[in-house]
Amino acid sequence: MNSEPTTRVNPFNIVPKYHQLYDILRQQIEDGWQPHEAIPSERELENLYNVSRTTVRQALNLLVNEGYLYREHGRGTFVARPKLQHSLHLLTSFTDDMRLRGLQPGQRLLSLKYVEPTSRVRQQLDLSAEVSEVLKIDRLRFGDAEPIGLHTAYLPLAGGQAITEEELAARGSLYDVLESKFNLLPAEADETLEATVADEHEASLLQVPMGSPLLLIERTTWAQTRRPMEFVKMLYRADRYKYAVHITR
Amino acid sequence: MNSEPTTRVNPFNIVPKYHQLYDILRQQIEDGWQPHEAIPSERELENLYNVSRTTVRQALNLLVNEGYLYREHGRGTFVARPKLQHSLHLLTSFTDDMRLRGLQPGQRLLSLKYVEPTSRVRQQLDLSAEVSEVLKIDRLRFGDAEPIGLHTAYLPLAGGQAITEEELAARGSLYDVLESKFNLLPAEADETLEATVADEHEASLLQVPMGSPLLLIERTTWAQTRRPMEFVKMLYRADRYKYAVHITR
DNA sequence: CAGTGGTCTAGACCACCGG
DNA sequence: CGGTGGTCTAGACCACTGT
Repeated sequence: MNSEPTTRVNPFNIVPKYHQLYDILRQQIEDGWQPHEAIPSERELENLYNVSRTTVRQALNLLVNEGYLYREHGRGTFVARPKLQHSLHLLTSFTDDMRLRGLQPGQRLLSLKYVEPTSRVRQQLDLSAEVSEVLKIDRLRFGDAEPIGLHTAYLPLAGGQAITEEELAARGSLYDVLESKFNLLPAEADETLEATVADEHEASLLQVPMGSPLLLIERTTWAQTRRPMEFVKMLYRADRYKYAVHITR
Repeated sequence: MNSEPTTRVNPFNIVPKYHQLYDILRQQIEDGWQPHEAIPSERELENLYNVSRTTVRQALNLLVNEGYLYREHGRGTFVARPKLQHSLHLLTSFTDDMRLRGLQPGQRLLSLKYVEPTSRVRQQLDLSAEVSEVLKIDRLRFGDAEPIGLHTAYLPLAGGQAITEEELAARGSLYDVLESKFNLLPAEADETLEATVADEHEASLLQVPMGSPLLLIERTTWAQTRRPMEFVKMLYRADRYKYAVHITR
């Protein structure tokens, strides 16, 4: 045991030591170590990589929080079960979502205009009373050229801010536009999901029979500044879209 | 500023200091502090509560991870937006779920028996080849005496282990039985959600018209030991059940 | 520049687990 | 009992922010 590690923590690297150690350990978990196998103890890792125990624990905490490892008091730290496929829906754009599923994303812009926000939209975006309009974007989304979802997004854009059809078409992803133009990065979101059935309009756009099951997702997204940046309703064909989520205690 | 705090960290309490501080700060966030307001700096908190900076940061890390606070390097630590209602589906049992929604949970046991696992169930529960049967439990779930969901659970119980109808009826919650009898506590889970419509059998049990929209959730749950403890299919009436999830970067 | 959070050290004692 | 993770201290230096 305790043989010299092949990869070392470099104290002069700009990357923090705990993050280097995190990378090293994650590599070993994904490569060689078996599920339920005990990894070296925290004091062994101190010596192996010439870092303090605090630094070791900082790296381990990351790996535990991400589900790579689990601890048992008095026994040791162990490799968790292998991670399941891609864990979908980690605050991704539809574009990224489709790519993760191995489908070619596409979209058709149905409408892009400023509207007076409903009280529901007003509440979700936490708008002050003087805000009189928000940008509303309706899009039909495709995966491998087949219709999959219908998105209606409401964006709280201040007076001078605007997004044109051209920008959206060029980038494909609304999130890309928001990031590059307004430096808005999604930090967290609340989503609700429910089942519904297609009405005539939805059915014709999504190319399914009326009454077909649809998954309705409503999402409110907050930027890194913790201000609401988007409220969006998404309707998905049940036969082509499944939502996956991982839950941890 | 820096007036004496009304609540103190008690060094003799069995509860760790960082957790006491966590409780104190969370209380202030939920009570008085405003969103986007800066909280005292880490060094101020050290002095205010007579703990080390490490301990302060341990408490703050918890609050940041749970979305109560956010940090900005060089500026300070700030109160995040108020938490939305109860954040549902944090690995709760149906029983707890209903209580959180303010409904009285109920159930009718439809069937409880050992069956040969299908290949799907075998795969989800990571069963070895020699395992020849799993416990299958069908239940109709109620909220305030109205049918809401239809659950089919598959449990990988070893030879001697068993659950009787009486135990389930007495406890109400399957998770309660699993915890008290086998010390199985859910640690993480994968869920997939999709929309579907009620067939004749489902419609009659859930008391909705055939073809009504239903939310289908499939969940695989792992115990703290990271072994699968449950695979369950849940069908919910769309008009009575909505799924909520919070996502963080 | 002073003040903030981010990283890191070298210790210490405790609670829990297994032999 | 020795080894494990859990908690805690009193420092230190760095990187970033605002004035």
